[in-house]
Amino acid sequence: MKIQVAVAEDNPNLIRSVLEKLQLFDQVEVMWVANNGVEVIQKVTNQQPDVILMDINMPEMNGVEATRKVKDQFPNIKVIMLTVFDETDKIFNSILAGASGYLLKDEKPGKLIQAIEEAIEGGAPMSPVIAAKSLQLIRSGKQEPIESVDFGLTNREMEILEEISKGKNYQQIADKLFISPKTVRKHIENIYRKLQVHNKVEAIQLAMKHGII
Amino acid sequence: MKIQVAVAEDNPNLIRSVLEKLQLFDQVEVMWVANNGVEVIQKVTNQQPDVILMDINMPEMNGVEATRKVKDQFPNIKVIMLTVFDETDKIFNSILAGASGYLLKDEKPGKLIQAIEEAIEGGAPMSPVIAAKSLQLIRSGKQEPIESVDFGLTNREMEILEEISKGKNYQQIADKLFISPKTVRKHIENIYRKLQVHNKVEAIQLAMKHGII
DNA sequence: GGTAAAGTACGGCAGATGCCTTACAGAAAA
DNA sequence: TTTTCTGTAAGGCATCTGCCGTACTTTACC
Repeated sequence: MKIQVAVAEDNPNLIRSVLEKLQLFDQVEVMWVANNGVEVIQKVTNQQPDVILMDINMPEMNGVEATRKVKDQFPNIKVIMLTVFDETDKIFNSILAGASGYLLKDEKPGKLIQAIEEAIEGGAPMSPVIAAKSLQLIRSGKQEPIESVDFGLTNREMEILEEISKGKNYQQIADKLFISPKTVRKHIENIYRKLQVHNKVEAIQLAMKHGII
Repeated sequence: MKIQVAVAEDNPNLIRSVLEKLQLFDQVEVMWVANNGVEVIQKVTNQQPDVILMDINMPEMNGVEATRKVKDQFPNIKVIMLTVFDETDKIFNSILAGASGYLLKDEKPGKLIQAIEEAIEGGAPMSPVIAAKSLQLIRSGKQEPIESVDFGLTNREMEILEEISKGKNYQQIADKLFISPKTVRKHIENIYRKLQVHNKVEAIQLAMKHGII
């Protein structure tokens, strides 16, 4: 059984170029070709390919929107975005829309086939340039400006700060660490002094702000 | 000028395997080999390679920590993580640490060299399986799956919860809201009952977990 | 061998906190 | 109209907390 591929692209020359690349390999078969996003939705309703090679920029409905609608109706269809540009926001939107991969249009025929196969196997084929940008997205979107300040807390103090953040009282922390509650209090006194705070809530808020806990 | 590569890996067999793969190509040269993260830091201080192939799991200091320290001192050095596993959290931490790529250890020699070259060109070579996981990270990170639970807190109670989270005591909250500290205490009692907690720290931890504050 | 840091532990005290009860006014709902 | 909810306020009490001492042991570093 050949892999069923669909192509969505408005530029006739690029369609021809893609089709030529695909024809070099007999493990894939082109099911249909669409010239814009609206056409994609129409055709995919009748015939579901395994993979859609989707141009980002198309008239009527762009590739990102089309991807969203396709993945919404047929989550199993893999969508690989094709583009000449590597704009960060389009990459980001494509990923959110559910695209499985993202390739630049000048990939060699072998790469293209390889990407199609990887996508079917659950991988996410990406041109390295695109991959680099998606890593940037992760870095920027997640952990941003946490300013790690060293308050000079000892290991034991860190341990106790952890327990404080769980809402435990002196006695419970003492039981957990097999020490006297008096000792716990002394440690906490030292923590407060080092962090320059005066109660548990302030301590954990400051600790979280600086990523200590 | 050959590409200078360093290898960080604790398993002698895998070191040999990597070195053999690299020797098949004459555009790269192995500058040094380290057996753990601490050794990496020592050697990189004296000699800076273009690329480090870094094992995730190493004794003394793991690959993620080592990557963080290397990128901190020498941002231009590209780090490609090598691992047999594809654990999501390690991938995530590696990305945050500044890794440029992430490959599975069983990559073919050609792939390895290709990855090194792509990393130097600013790309982010990733095995498709890894790439798929990083896409998931982007998707999951952007729209937070915080489970909003309605605890039935009144407006006044919410207001007071906010103040609690700033580390204020009863008197300070009372002053801020122009009410008696006795009233504040009563509100807080009600908050505790609704949230089923028994102190300030537990209250704000639960509130933050559910995105109330 | 002295010093410093870290971890342990105790005592005291004033004030804060958690939890109980009662009470009343205004608003909203039944 | 009566009931319920919300917000306000107060008294009492056992416990917890924050802050001030002091003191011993171990480990690490000059």
